[in-house]
Amino acid sequence: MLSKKTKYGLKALTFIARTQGDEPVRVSEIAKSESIPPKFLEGILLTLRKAGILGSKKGKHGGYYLRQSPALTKMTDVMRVLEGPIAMVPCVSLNFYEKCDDCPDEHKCSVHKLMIEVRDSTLKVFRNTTLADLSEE
Amino acid sequence: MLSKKTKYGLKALTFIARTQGDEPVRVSEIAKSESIPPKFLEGILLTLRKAGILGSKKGKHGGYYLRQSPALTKMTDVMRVLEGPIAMVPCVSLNFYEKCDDCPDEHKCSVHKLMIEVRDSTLKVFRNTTLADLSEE
DNA sequence: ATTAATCCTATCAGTTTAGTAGGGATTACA
DNA sequence: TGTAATCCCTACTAAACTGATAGGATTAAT
Repeated sequence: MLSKKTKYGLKALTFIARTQGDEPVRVSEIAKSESIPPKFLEGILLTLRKAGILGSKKGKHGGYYLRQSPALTKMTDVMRVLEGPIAMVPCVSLNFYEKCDDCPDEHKCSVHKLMIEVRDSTLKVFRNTTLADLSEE
Repeated sequence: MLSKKTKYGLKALTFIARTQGDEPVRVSEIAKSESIPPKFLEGILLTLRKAGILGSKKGKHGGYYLRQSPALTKMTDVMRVLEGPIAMVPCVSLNFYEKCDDCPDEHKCSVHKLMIEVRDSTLKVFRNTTLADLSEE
């Protein structure tokens, strides 16, 4: 299941991409328009900023803005920040690899084989999708 | 993340497919060979039996066996029983559809569009994979 | 100064997950 | 007919995760 965090994060990014002008976009504005609990959203945008996907401006007239153009913001990056590993098991994760403790030999594991295929097919989607694609109306 | 339940379930099915002979396979045998907590596994095999994927024989010399040949046991079925919906959000689920409460119009939702693609690509993998594929050594 | 915004930490209730416990029912076989 | 082996079923629990809230610190424009 996709977490609310990720769902809200994607919606927020889409909103920012769509309404982006000279001024940064306020959390409260996004929250209201997308029906997201404001304080929860605050934390999500913070993570996106720390990950370098969003930039922010503090104080009055502050808010969030994209660091790169939507066409350059890949879903692989966004998803890894919000949802964590793309792979369904750590032993097939490219960026978060971990050995299973219950598997003597990874390459003989039936689950491993299947999950590599799932990972690759999901990865293909995320690699070929950018925030610009999401933001088309 | 793939749950332990699903992981153990897939391993158990693979084991049964590989060692299948005249006699049904005992839970304890699978548990030992695959390093799965026996009592936990018991429950998993029970769900697989209730879903019609496994059959069982009680009492001495009892155990579990496949209801269909491994080549006919599709991953779509197994995954839906063990892990639940294949889609990452209920609003794109084929078998477990549910409307989002925060989405006025599904077809304008950026997350929806992306998740349909992910669902389709994952589904393609699961539809093209059977237990026979997992069981090849 | 005042106001409006992000930033940061802590907290919390509810749910899910992984696993355990204990016995009931059924069957093979001596 | 008794006993051991096996599946069947329900209930329980600890730990982790999720979604969300609270409260204030910091920063910047006017």
